[in-house]
Amino acid sequence: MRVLLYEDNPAVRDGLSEWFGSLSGIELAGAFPNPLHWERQVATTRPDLILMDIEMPGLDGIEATRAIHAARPDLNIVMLTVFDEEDKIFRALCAGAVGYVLKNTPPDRLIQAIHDAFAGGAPLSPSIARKTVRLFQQLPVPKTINTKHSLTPREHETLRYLVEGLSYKMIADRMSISYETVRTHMKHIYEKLHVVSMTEAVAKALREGLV
Amino acid sequence: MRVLLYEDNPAVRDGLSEWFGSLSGIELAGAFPNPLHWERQVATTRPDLILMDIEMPGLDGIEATRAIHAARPDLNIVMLTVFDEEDKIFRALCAGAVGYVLKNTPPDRLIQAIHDAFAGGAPLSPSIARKTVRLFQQLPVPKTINTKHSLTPREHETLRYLVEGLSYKMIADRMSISYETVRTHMKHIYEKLHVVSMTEAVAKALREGLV
DNA sequence: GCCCGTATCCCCGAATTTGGGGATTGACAA
DNA sequence: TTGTCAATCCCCAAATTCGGGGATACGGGC
Repeated sequence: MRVLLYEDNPAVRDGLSEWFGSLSGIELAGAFPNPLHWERQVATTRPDLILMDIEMPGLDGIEATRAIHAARPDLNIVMLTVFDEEDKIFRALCAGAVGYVLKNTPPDRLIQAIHDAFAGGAPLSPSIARKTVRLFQQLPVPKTINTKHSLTPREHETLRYLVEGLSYKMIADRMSISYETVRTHMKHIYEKLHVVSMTEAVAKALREGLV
Repeated sequence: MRVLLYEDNPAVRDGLSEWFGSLSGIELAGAFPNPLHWERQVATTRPDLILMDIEMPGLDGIEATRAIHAARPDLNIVMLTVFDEEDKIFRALCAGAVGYVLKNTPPDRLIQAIHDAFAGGAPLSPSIARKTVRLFQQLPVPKTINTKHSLTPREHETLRYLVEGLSYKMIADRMSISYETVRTHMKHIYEKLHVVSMTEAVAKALREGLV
């Protein structure tokens, strides 16, 4: 398995390089201080997996991850960093990283993480995993049953079109019903959602995952 | 460490019960076919951790998790199930589960998972972990900088109030400017966001994390 | 049989939004 | 100094939304 390493600290980079050299099964395909020229470097080193630091001079590891993931979604990217902050974790995973490992991870765990990532897992340091899960709990809650508001199928459909930005008239067209019926549905939606305007309805729908 | 088990299949329940009995460090505090009376059961068994099946007659494991987590946020709940579906994973984690382990997990891994959960980690089976990370990538992308649309501070403020469901007039009040100025801001917002109605603007703002 | 919920349609009048103009001020940069 | 840009305000006319009525039809449940 070929690993490409981006890490600005020469000491860390050399340490990991040397250490990978002594391993069987993992081959260091390349090591660079920043991912500015990732395009060429990925092409020439042909890695199976990328270990990416976050703070590097030149190009931010998260932005680089976003770019690389967009171009090569098959490539596994694992963040290797000292930052244990929700914000960075969140952005890194959104950007396309499949794993997030802290630099204080013991060597054997790091190897495990690399193998995990390659095998289709998602290596996360324990504290990262817990924070990741916590993030979910803060998200707009997609309730199992939204019987709280219990929109009827047609009302639900109306709301979906509303969120798309359609006007009553356009929704009527799309649903092949009259403008007045759309109005009726909307009135009921407003009652059930406890809102009084389209904007409130859209905001509530999106935030509570009603659509 | 005291573990409370909810599992409707008697064979699985008995198997796990027996197996836990032979372990040191983990004590089975109780095992029930469904969490209908979780309140009393939690009070009497005083568990440190709950293993929760998903599909049980009587009360859905995810809904039970939501209720228990709301009442006892300190209690670690780990889903133990056969379902490897994004939808269930997502809902379970949002409901407050700290871990999600598949039933085909080897025994030693399951013990590891229980210890992980207790130690503040988040035990996720590899395929679950990957799906969890994937879920992030589908989320509304909180871009580092949203200079793409480059709303001015006042425009941005206007948009925030709009998302709150306020009308032009109310926004004018809130911002201590005239109705006409709100209109001007809105016109600019519409141009920059390429939308033509309040609903579209709200949807775009929420989905792209502009607010 | 009667009631209730869902879905469909209608009217009026008032409030709100939208598109298209134009104008002034102050700040900041070329 | 000139020009651009953000921020403020104004008018008109058309389109759209909203509140509060009312109406018919169909199906299921008690």
